[in-house]
Amino acid sequence: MKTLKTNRIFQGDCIAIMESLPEKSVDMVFADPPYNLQLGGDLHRPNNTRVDGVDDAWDKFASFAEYDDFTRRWLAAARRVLKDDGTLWVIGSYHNIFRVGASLQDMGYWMLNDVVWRKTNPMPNFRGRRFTNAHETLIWVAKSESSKYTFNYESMKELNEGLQMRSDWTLPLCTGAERLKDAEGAKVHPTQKPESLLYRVIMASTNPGDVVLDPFFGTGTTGAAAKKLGRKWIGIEREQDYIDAARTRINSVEEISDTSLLVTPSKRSEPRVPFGNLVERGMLKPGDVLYDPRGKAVAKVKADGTIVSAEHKGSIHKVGAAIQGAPSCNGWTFWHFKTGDQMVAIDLLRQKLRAEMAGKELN
Amino acid sequence: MKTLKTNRIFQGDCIAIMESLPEKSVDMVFADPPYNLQLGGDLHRPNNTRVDGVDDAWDKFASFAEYDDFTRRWLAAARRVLKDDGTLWVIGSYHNIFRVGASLQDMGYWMLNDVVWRKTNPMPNFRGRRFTNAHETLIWVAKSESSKYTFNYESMKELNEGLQMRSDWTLPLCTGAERLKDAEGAKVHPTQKPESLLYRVIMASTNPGDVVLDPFFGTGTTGAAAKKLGRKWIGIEREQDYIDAARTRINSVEEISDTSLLVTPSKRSEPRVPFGNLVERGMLKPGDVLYDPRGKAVAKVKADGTIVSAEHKGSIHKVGAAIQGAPSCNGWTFWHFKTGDQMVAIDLLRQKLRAEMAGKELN
DNA sequence: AAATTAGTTGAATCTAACC
DNA sequence: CGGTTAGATTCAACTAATT
Repeated sequence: MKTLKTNRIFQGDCIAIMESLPEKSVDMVFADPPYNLQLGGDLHRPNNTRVDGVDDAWDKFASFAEYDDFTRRWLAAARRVLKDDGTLWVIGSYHNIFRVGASLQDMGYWMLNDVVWRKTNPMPNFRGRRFTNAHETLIWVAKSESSKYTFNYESMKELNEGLQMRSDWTLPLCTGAERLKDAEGAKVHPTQKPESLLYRVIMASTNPGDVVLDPFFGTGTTGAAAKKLGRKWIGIEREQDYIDAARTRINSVEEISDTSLLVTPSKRSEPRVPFGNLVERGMLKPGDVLYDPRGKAVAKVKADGTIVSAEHKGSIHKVGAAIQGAPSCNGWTFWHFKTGDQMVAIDLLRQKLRAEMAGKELN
Repeated sequence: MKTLKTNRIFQGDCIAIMESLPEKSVDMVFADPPYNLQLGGDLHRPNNTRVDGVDDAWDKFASFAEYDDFTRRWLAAARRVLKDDGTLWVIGSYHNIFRVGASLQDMGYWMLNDVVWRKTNPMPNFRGRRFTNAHETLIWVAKSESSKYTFNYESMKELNEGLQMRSDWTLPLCTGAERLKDAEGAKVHPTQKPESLLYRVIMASTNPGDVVLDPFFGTGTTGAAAKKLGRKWIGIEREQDYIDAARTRINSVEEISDTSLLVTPSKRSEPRVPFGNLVERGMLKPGDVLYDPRGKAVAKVKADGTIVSAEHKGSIHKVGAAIQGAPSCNGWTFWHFKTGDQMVAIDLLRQKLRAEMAGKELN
């Protein structure tokens, strides 16, 4: 009978190494596999600086079929080491996550949630040809439909100021001091995940003393978060540079007992409401007429949330300022609409919309 | 040669009906297919019949295969009616979206974005055994990697108050007056989508006059939003009750008469002005000196509309790029000329010329 | 010392028209 | 079809330099 050695990094291929570990010995697997990005040539920012993209060999696959084959093999190995009541998390982007999700279902894993990591500070879309890619997707599965999996509902609720934790998590990228750099100041790993993400994953789905395994360990974010939270960990990684960085990093981590310290306070400030939202939601229609407070100047609402007057066009604030010859203008209080023979400021509509959203804009 | 009849609902199976429509005739497809929900341990087929005795992996696989088969068939029919530069949207939840996404990729569709609809008011998780399911996922694809698809970047940016639209959209569920109810006050359709969601989808990826097809029309949210935004629409639906509700609903929608309120012109769509035209028209003379934004680097205008600096010669763009050592450069905003002691970008002259040209076209 | 400004950077399938 | 060229395009955080 093999015993499981924890709190260590195994170097090598994650499939072979997982196959060598005792079966049904791990409580949770967190996996951040290659995304199979398929990037083309260089990408430059509008200021002509070059984006330092992911071009590592480990992210290259010849075809979807090859990627699927790789996915199924590591998922099978993970399934073997996972306890029957254990769960597994995978993170990915639209390049790979749909394939991973379908494979998970095909292999008998039972989906519990898909969770969206909303990035507060994503990289913009520099060419203006798509929506800003501002999120990544995590899939959380149990080993089977009948698993008695761990979910720390109360902890999650506390973490979210007394409201149920939702399936969308708003967290920043890993930057600044948290981001590991080499001697030359270059990032050690191209896609280091923020520890805050792993805190939440580990706290939600494991208990203190549980074993967390990460088959794509990289620079050890999973190990660092697990140690902080009093969980045991196992990392598997091929690259020596990543392993060195992870060892140093995890050695310097101190366990914390007071997990309330991990709470990331949610923003309670009033949500910003773009004027266009009123139009989208039918509170105002394209073609509706807006009036200045005296009912003289007029402007028409456009479908995209801008407005046009006889001489100006742009946002409610811009056109309001231009009409008054003022440097700035609060369009919300300047512009009015007619309802019956009353004139009402459009700010009323904003207040209405905020009231609908009140208490519901979590995170 | 078949012609495409628009602004109507076809009753029947969406695959058969799409196969009967002319090929490459539709600009955009929006699809909200059955979700294959697995509630209470029972699996449901896309047609809502129950699958018997399913608690082993083989049966699950068989059922997923059936759902995949259905998915691939309607996606193939949609692909046929879609123009080569058209795009397709699908919305789903974790029950089905991963399978749909993988099928899309397998069939040669090219992913542009996955978009998350964050619900402001989701249904809470009553048992406290999972995260509150607070979002759904949309996938936006082009027909192929080389498609010249429509994306109204500027409109989306305006709608988001001057910032790029992100891949996460915060919108409420369809409730209140918008939610269609029958005579007894029961909801007509179990999963009626909010019009605000369709408003954004349609405005982002189509132009006024384009044809939008929805193969799972339900109560016609897609048709209502399309009509509001001056797009043509085609709905396919099997259930008579839904069709009746959709007809009444769409008939009561008013179209905008002033279609100029529907679009934000992009810079890309403005007429191209060769730099040489400025010289031809005497707005700049051969020998005139151009400066970079800091007033340091200089170049002289030649009669043929090229420029020469100390070390480079060629177009305004080429020389600007060479001087900066950059891969590219927008010469219109880079180069300036002196008027009095002011430095003005040559783009101003282009704007002047465009204004003159627009005036002439009106005559 | 504190505040302001300038520079850097992040899992990115990132152009379109013309010859 | 491929190759060439015109020319359009960025947000939030953090760090370093400057006032």
